[in-house]
Amino acid sequence: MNQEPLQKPTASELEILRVLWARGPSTVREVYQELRERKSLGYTTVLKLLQIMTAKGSVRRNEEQRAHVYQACQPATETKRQLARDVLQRVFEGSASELMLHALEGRRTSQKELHELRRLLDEYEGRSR
Amino acid sequence: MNQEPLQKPTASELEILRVLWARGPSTVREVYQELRERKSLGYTTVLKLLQIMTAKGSVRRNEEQRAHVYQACQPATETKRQLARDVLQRVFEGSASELMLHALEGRRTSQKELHELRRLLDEYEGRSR
DNA sequence: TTGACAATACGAAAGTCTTCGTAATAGTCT
DNA sequence: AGACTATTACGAAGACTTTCGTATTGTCAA
Repeated sequence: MNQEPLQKPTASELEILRVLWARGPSTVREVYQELRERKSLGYTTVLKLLQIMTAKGSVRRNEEQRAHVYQACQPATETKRQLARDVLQRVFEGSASELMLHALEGRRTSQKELHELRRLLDEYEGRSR
Repeated sequence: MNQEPLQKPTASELEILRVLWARGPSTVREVYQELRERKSLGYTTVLKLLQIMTAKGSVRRNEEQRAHVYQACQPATETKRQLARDVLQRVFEGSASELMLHALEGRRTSQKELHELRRLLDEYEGRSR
């Protein structure tokens, strides 16, 4: 089964995807060890998750080796865009400034971050002319 | 039961909260009629959801009238902040510019929106000096 | 008072998510 | 070959979500 408009990953699936994005193609054990540094969970839990994700089509695996090697089907950027859009629509009715407002609210934001944000806006401003 | 650090609302709960924020205190029927304009669902479904939300503490109700009147416990702004932060952390590791980048990516953004975003940044820049 | 109607309460089914235990399998070493 | 180990496969429990049907309760009018 291979649907194009991939459904949004669950919380656990996202954690796994993040490991795969960071490490590139990885075995279950590699993902497991990475995740275990942050939270406690069993090896077979990770395995099962990866099997489910394979079935859903969010990852694919290479079975040439004894230990299968998994990788994300979508690049990080694509999935992140999807998740950002989802929140943008579901919570903020599409208003990017509302999203930004609430994301930044009551939070120290570094000069560096603010500069980067400004740079982004410049880029968009330029493009829309 | 009344926990302070309210857990994040589910998709359905958010839809109901949005109606309550927009309308102010409302009866089940009022929420039902509002929601039904966008999606098909039964009256008792909305009722049940509101009952569950009452138990969770995300809404409270006034039972003086025959038809109970529900209202959100948290103001919209608070919950929205929570959801924005959640995505910011879970998906973008806290980087606001990453969030913004993906939210805006490949999307027409009006001049008005861009101006508003810029205004927000000015405000933050001012505050952090 | 009783019938009709509107509202709430309750329970349960179906689906998804997360987690793990156990079984089966495949490779390795002696 | 046989024992040991690492890996995958499978199934299932428990929690949570969403949805709705049915029962109960309250209100009003005739």
